[in-house]
Amino acid sequence: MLDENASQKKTGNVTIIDVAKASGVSYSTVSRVLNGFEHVKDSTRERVLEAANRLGYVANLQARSLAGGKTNVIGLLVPSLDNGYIGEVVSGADEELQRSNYNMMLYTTHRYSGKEEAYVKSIYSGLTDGLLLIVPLTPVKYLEALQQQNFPYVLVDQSDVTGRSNIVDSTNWQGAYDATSYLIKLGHRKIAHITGLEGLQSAIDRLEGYKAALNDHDIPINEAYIRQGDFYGAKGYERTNELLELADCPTAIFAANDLMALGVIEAVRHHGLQIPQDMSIIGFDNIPQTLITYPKLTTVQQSLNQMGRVAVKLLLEQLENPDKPARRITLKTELMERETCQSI
Amino acid sequence: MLDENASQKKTGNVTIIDVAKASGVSYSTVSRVLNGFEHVKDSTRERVLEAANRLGYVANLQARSLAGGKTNVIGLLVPSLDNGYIGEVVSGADEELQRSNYNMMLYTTHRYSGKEEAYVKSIYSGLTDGLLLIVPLTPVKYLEALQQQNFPYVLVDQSDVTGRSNIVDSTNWQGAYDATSYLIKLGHRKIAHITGLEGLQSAIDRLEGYKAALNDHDIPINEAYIRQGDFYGAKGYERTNELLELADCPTAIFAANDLMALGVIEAVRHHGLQIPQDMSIIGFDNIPQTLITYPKLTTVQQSLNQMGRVAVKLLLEQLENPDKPARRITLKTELMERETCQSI
DNA sequence: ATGAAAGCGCTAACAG
DNA sequence: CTGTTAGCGCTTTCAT
Repeated sequence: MLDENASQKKTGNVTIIDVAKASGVSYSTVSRVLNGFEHVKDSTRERVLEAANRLGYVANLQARSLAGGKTNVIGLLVPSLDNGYIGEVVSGADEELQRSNYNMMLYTTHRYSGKEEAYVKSIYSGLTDGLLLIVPLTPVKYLEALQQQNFPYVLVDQSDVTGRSNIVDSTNWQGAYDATSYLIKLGHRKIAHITGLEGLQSAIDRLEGYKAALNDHDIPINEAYIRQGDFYGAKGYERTNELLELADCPTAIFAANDLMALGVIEAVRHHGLQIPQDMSIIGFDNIPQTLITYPKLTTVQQSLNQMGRVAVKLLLEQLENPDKPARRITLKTELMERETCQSI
Repeated sequence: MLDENASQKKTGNVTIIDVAKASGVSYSTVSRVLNGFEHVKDSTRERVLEAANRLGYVANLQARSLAGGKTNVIGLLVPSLDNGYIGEVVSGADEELQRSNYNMMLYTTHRYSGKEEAYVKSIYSGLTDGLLLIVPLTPVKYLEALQQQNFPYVLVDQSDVTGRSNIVDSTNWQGAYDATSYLIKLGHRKIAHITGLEGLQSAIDRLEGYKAALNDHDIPINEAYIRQGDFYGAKGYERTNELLELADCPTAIFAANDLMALGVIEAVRHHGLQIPQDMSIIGFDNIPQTLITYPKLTTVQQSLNQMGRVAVKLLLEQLENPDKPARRITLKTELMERETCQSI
C-alpha cells in the first residue's frame, strides 16, 4: 500500500486517528493510553505507544483544550523585559511552570495601561488557564471582571484592596525601614528618598517605611528630601541633580529601586562627588546589575526569582482548587551591605 | 424568560451561538461578520456587532485555530532572560508581533540543549504558527525536522550550513575586526581575546575577525592570548585571571561579548590594575549594562532590538508566502567608543 | 446575503 | 478493558 500517510492533512500532522488505525484500536483507546489512563491492557498500551512513536505523533494542544477545557498555558502580564527586575521574576515563574508542564504566554504592556486591559480581556479568549499579573499598573480596572469570571490570577508585587486576590509580594515597608535605619546607624541624618512610581503599592510602602524609620529615630521629615520618582534610571538621575542643588544637600540617598539608584550613582559622579565618601547610596530589589556598578550597590534584596516561583505555585493551586480562599504571601527582604554606603 | 444565560457553559463564556440567538441570525453569519466578510447586509452586520458587544463576546482562539488552521501565536525559543542580550532581542520581536497582532509564547532552554529539542518538537503540537530560534545551541539536531515539516522558523544570530534557513544576524566578523583594529590603532600589540561559546557561529566569526585584524597589521597571533570563553561573566573573570598571570601579560583584552567583558573588568580591578590606564578592554553586543560599568565599557554594538524586529518580519513573510526562498539578513555592527580603552 | 452542515483533533461520558 | 458517540467553538464549503 502506498497510502501510508494519505490521511495526513496539509499540516502534515499525525492525528490520534492515524495512531488508532496503525495500532488497530479505536481512537478513544488511543486517547486513554496517551492520557495515562489506568484500565488499559498492557499489550494494547504498548501497541499504541509503539505506533504513536513510530508515526511521530504529537498531540494537538488546541484540540485537546477545546475538548478538555484546559490549555496548560498560563499568561504573564509584564510591563517590559528591559530591567533586571522583571527578568528575574519571569525566570522564577518560568522554572516553576516548566516543572509543572505548563507553557507560558508573555504579554508585555510597556507601561501602557490601556494594553493591560486589552490583554486581560483577551484572556477570555481561552488561550490561557490563568494569569500572573506582574506589577500591573491599574489592576483596579479589570480585577473585578476577572473575579466575576472566576478567572484564576495572582498579583505579583501589587495590592488589591478588596482582599479577594491571591498576592505575592515582599516586605516593602520593612525593607525600606531597614535601609533607612542602616543609614541612620551610619550616622546620616540628612537622608533623601526618591520614591517609586506613583500609585504602586510597593512605592507607597517603601516611602512609609522610610518615614517611619526617621520618625523612630527622632529625625524630622524634610519634605524637600522626598522626591517623586518612577522606578526608572533617568528619573533617579534627574532627581539626584535636584537634590544636589539643595542648599542643605543630603548626605545619603535611598532610591526606591535599584534602577533609579543607578541613575543616582551617575548623577553624583557627574557632580564630581565620591561614592561613598561624599554620598551614601542605597537601592532596593537587588537586581543583577547591582553587582557591576562601581562601587557595588548596597541595596535591599527582594527574592525576585522566588516571587515568580511562589506566584506560579499559588496560581496552580488555585487551578486545582478554585474555591480556595485568596492568600497573600509576603516574602522577606534583606539588606545587602555592599560598597555604596559609609559612615559619616 | 429567565434563561438568558442558560446556554453558557461552566467556562462562563459567550459563544458565537449566543450572539447568533441574540441577533436572530445563524451562527455562520455571525462568523462572517466577526471575520469582516464582505457580503453581509449592513443592517445585519450592525445587529450582530451590537449583540456581540452587549454580550461581551470574545472569540475562542483555540476553536478558531482548530477550525481555521492558524493560531496567531508564534514561539520564541531563548536560552534565558537573565542577560541583557536576549531581553533586547525579545523586546524587538515583541514590538513587531504586537503590531501584527500575534501572541507570543516563550520557551526558555536555560542552555540545556535537550530542552531545545523537546520544545521544537512540541511546536508540532499546533500551539504556534512559527518559531523564532534565538541563538539556539544545537539547531542541527532539529532543523531538518522543521524543514521537512515545512514549519516556518527564523534563526537569530546562528547559522545553518544547509542555507535553507531564514537567518538574521550581525556582521560578527567585521565587528571583531573593527574592535581589534581599534585597539591596534591605539598602539596595542599584545591583544588577548576571550572567545564565545564553542560551536556558536557568532563566536567563531568573532575569533576569525580578531585574527584577521592582527594578520592585516602584521602582528603574529599568540595562541596564549586566545582563551576559550562561554559568553558568561564568570568565565570572563576566570580567563582574565589566567591572562594576568602570563609572563608576557597583554595590554588589551577583547571579550567576545559584553557579559564576559564585565567579568574582565572585575578581574582586572581585583589585580589592582587601573582601567583603561593599565588595561584596555572592549566587549561585543552593547547590552544596556555597558552603560553602568565604571568606566563605561567600550564595545561593538549589535542592533539587538532590530534583530528581533527583523526576525519577526521575516517570519511573518514566510507565513504569508511559504514558498519564498530563505533569506539571510545581516545587520551592521558599530564600534561604540567609550571609556575602557586607551592608547598605549 | 444567509443558512445548513461538515469537520478541525481531541476528551469524556456512556455502553458494553 | 475497549468501542461508540457526543460535543468543545469556530471556519468553511455548499446550497439556497
